[in-house]
Amino acid sequence: MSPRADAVRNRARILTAAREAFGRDGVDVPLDTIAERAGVGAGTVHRHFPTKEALIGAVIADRLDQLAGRAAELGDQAEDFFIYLAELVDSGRDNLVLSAALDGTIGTEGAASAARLSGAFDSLLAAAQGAGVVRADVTAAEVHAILAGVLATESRLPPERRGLGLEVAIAGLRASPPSR
Amino acid sequence: MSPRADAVRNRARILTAAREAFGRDGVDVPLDTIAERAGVGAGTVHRHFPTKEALIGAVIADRLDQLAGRAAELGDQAEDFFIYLAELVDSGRDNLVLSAALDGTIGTEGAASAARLSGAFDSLLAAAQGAGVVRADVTAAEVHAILAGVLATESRLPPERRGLGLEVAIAGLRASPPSR
Amino acid sequence: MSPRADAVRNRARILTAAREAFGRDGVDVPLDTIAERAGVGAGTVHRHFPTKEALIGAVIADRLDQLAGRAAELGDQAEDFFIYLAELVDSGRDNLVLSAALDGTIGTEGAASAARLSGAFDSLLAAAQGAGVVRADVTAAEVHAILAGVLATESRLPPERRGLGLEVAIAGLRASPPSR
Amino acid sequence: MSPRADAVRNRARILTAAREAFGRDGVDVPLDTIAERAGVGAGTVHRHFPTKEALIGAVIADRLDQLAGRAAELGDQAEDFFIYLAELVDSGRDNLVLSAALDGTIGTEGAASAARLSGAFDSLLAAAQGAGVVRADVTAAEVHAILAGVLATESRLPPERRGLGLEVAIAGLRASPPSR
DNA sequence: GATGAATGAGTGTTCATTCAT
DNA sequence: GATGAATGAACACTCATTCAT
Repeated sequence: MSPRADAVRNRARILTAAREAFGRDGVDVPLDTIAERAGVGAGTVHRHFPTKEALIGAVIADRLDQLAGRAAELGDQAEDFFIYLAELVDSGRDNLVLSAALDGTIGTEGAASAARLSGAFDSLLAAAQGAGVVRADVTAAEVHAILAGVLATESRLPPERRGLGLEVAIAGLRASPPSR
Repeated sequence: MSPRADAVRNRARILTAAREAFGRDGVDVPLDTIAERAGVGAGTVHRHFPTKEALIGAVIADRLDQLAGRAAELGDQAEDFFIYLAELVDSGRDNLVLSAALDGTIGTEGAASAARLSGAFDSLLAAAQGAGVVRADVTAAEVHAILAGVLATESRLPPERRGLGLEVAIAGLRASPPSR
Repeated sequence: MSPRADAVRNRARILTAAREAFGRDGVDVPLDTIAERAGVGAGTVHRHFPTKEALIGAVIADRLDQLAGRAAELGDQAEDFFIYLAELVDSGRDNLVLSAALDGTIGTEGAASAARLSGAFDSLLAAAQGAGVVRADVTAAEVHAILAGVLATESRLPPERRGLGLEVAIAGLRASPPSR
Repeated sequence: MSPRADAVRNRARILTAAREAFGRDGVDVPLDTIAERAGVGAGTVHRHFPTKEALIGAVIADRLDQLAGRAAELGDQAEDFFIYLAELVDSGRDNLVLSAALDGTIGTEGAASAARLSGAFDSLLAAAQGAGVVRADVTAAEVHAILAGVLATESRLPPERRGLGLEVAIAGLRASPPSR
């Protein structure tokens, strides 16, 4: 029981190092690099995450949980959906992994987290659609796909234009006015 | 002059194989796989493209040229811009490379092609903005970024929803009506 | 601290295998061959010596250190210089690397060892020249070059004539008698 | 019969290019480089010299023939032997191949040339030994080995000290004066 | 005969994973 | 549990040699 403290700590350090490394350089960074940055041996990484894919999945799951938590905090006001999108994109600086999280590229480990996020997200979307501010014909999965695209766009914009991708997507998602 | 026939044929076969392989599985596919699919030896790939990067660049340049050619065929009607976007996205099935083409990740070999595309694209965008159908504040480079995002979105949509990403982007890019 | 045992052992085994292989067949032997002869995997060789050049450098440095050590043991008698030359040539059985060591073809790893040898060698030469038994106009660097030549000669002599090259060189290096 | 002119010319061009390339950079230069410098295709090189080893052998044989010719021109004066050694070393600028020529590393193609050189060389040496200016106990083969060493030495000396290796070797080869 | 494209085995090096300590 | 050395299958790339034209 006592030596567990180190293990927990190491797991967290590895996750942090992995989040940074994957975010900055993509998933092709060697595990050795992550191990080094986490201050642990290469074997320790594998004890916690038997496979590289498992580590990637864990990083994603971790992030999804955060996002799900944030979604739950938001109310059900019509505009909350857009606020959430903004936060999601904002937090998506390390989009290389997060965008992967938003399609099916999630290891088994992340299944639960994905489901959690899904539930929270569904509510926000439903509220916005109910209020008539978002196109009624898009599903949560489709918004995910659009979000992945927004992240890709944002990563290609110069810093001073950050937000343009989201802006366009939001404008495109808003329900058309009755006259059309 | 005559033995060139084989060389030309092989070059084309390699490019085709590379386009497919890169498109399907990303640029991490081994060159050996591409060589095999093209029905040539590994060395032949290197004779035509001394570096893997060169091969990637060539695949991209090839595609950019096609797109530039198509852009030139289009007139300067206001809506032509959207038609072109649609074609671009349509042709972007192998988005993994094309999306790379739309930011700066182009080898020197592709420089000319990129310039060609740029010119054609600029004209279409200018016409559409002149006609007041596209937001006046976006530049061609920014539309490129948005396009990359659309491709990312499209690749994550189920077949029956193909086009939704583009639809949203176009809606978002249209100039807001005066009353707003 | 404890697992180092294997590492130390492997490093030594690799160095030994490399010394033999390089000595016998020149530096063009594949690293795989060396790995195999050392009884280790290919990756292990690279862990200890990140580059082939580094391995070559280490083999050379190793040998230079031995030689420098031996030089230090010798006194400053006039004839000690010749004794040392003899030992050097004797130990130069694997001349392919040692001869490379005697000109500038040494990686950075060997710099310290080369300096060590140089110092020891300079002393011996100076003593011999001071005693008037060696031509006063040759520098240590030049003797190195001559030595490289002797090694080349020796490697081409049949076993029963071993030593002839050194003999000729020593005779040629001796200070001419006053009457001439 | 008429197209033979090109063939002869190509053979010569290849030999020249090979001599230069091997001399400058050692025998590891790619054949393609030699073909290019000779202004011929890679296949042409192989038509004339079925194997890389054959080309190396031919370059050596070529040089040996020159040397044999020069030896024949010299008379049988006692000092002619030393003059010849000097010329040999002088012409040995591209010592990388020539030194290989002086031991057994000669392909079958060079056998005849080696024999030719041997005869000429034997005479010069015999004359010098007969006149008592060269140690009587060294054979022609041994002088060859010594010569290889001298070439190795010379290649390691700075330009302004060129000749020192030969000087030392000659001094070492001279018959000791009776009193000793 | 000449050309130069094609071949394919081989090289140095990287890296996820395993395992002795 | 942690460590980091060992493993070995890949990979991109080179080059002597073959062969269609």
